[in-house]
Amino acid sequence: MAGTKRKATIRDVAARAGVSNSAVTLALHDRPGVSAATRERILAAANELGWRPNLAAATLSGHSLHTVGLVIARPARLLGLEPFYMEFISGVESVLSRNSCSLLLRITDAAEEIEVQKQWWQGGRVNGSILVDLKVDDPRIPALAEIGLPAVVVGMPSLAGPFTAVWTDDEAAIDEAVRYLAALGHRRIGRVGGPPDLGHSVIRAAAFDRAIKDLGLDGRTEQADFSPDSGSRACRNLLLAADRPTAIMFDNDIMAVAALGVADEFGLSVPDDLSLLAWDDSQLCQLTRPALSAMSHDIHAFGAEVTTALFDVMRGVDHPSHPTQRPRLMPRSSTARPRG
Amino acid sequence: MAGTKRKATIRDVAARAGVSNSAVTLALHDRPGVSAATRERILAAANELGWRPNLAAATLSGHSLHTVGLVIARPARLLGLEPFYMEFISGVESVLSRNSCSLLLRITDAAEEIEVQKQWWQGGRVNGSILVDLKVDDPRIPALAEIGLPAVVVGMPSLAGPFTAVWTDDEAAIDEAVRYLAALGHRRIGRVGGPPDLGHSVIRAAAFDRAIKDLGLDGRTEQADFSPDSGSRACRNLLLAADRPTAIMFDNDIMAVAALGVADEFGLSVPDDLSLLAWDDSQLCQLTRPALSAMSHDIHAFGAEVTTALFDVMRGVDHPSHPTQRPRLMPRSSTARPRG
DNA sequence: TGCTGTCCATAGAACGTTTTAGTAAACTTT
DNA sequence: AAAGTTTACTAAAACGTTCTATGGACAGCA
Repeated sequence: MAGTKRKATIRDVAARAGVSNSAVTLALHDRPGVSAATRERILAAANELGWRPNLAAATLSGHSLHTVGLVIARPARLLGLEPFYMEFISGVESVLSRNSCSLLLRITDAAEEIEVQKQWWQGGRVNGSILVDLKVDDPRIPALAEIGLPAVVVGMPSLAGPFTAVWTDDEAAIDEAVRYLAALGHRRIGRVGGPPDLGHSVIRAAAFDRAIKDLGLDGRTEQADFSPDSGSRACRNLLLAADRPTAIMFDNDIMAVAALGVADEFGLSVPDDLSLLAWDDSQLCQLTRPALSAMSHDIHAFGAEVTTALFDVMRGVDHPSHPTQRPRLMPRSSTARPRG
Repeated sequence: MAGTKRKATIRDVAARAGVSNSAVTLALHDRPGVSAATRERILAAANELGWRPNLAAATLSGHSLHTVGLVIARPARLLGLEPFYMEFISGVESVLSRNSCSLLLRITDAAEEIEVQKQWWQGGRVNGSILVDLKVDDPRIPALAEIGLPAVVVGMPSLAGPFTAVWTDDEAAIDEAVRYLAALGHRRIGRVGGPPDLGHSVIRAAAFDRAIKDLGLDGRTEQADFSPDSGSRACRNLLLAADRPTAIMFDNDIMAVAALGVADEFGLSVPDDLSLLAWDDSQLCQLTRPALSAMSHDIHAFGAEVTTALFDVMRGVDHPSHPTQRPRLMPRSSTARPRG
């Protein structure tokens, strides 16, 4: 089964077309130096032999763009549940496909990412990488900047060091969310945040505190890790407080879904007794009853935008850091004026 | 930023250690032919220079196993929502990591998969591939068998042609599910199936019909495409029938979640008026209220098993087709005796 | 002393491309 | 018609590994 037939090489094609292999290269890449007739003949020969250029050889010799790397460091169990990555990846792929580029993926511990990226880049396997889940003072930044890896960072420029950054304006979005809940009449607002070592958790937390202060509200943040269990726990903690919040916002959608169950436990009706506001609006939010209001952003488009930026970086074209479309409030049935 | 510093090569390492590059290769791969002292010296030199072997060069010359390919052809929108793939991929990765292998991923139309796989294999980019979402008379099978691609098929051997297949025993699982619902007292059982061109949809449909017939029940299947919308529609169709079913089983979990909403629409209480049984038991099933009973299987482990098989195939070791652990009933709160 | 075998190490070919430098012929220009 | 320019094409040198010979050194044995 495996590799029984020898694969055709450029020399086979050249022989069949009666030219040198240089001519084949020229014809293949549509470069001047071969007559139209010869080109025709070469392409026909390549087709008949089913020849595809060996990318390892091409990489070794030339400078082709063919692969982009992505390392995801989250617990396996969570990955399946969280729609974010798959949507992000599908956005990345939409741009890669257009450029006949492939995605090299690795799911592993955060500790290993630097080594993996080094092997990939220094081993010539990728032309660039997308860095996600930036931490505060992320060790990847200096390590990967030093080896000259072309990369784009998903996250605020303040986290990205010398790399180009593409980010969602979480600050503005958090601000909008808090103002919305305040406008509905909520005075005590809870927040269930993501892991505190993640850069955007820190940024969102700060933005939340600022908005709460600006509006003279009562705010409280509980930390969680994006998993439904941790989200439920955090939500319970908030609801157990003497003066429980009348609205809670979450750092992803899974935790908000889990919170619907917690509200049920506590005998609280959503949205009358408790408003819930999710983040990362996937279709999941529309499947629940009540449907979850969310801060919505187009993750697919985000992935595509990041990848477009990466192509510029890989080509050596200057591409300044820039924010993507900011998350927008998508009110559904889980937020309302507080009762009474 | 990009590629400013020349990367170290094996020759640099050899020079620094005062040996030939052959010696470096030997030392790197822990092969006999260099003394312990020299090996030490070589590895130290490699470390100091931060050298990583160039994989393109290694591929071109040697026979290293380094990359496995996976093409997913499903609409982007659905991919995010469906936990299956991400869990499957994380299982695949768990085995790949152990073998320092990476995953080359492409999300694209079904029509393009053959071309992508050909480019990957004949271009020397992958050592083998995992084929998923097998169709009846899938054109990929003959096309990829012909070029000698080492591959493992996720699906019944009847769909896999000459390839090694690893599959979940859907027939037995469907049978168990139907018997379970029958034992609870259900006589009219509905089923919402996946896309009819998918191989396992056909197999499950046949198994369902057989089980229904064996038990002398009344069964009806509606076709859907795994999306929540299509699942809801199919579910409504079933419920609109004169003699509506008292239990409905689904081909994935998303559609079952969506069905909870439909039951609500119809004013039916789950599980008293209507029992729902999901498939592909992700954590999602535990987040809903009521929690969804499901035919559960460990997708992560499944991905790992498929990948283990692929490694055998890539190494030329005979690996017979075999079923993986079959889905098991996980009763929760969405199934019960029918009322009355 | 010669012979055989083991161990350490190296030179050099091979892998399949792309690129560089170059040549021969055909076509301009003066 | 000589000199220059363009066009069509090729030979050979990279690229950075791994693999196959091969060779020397040293030990054990007759």
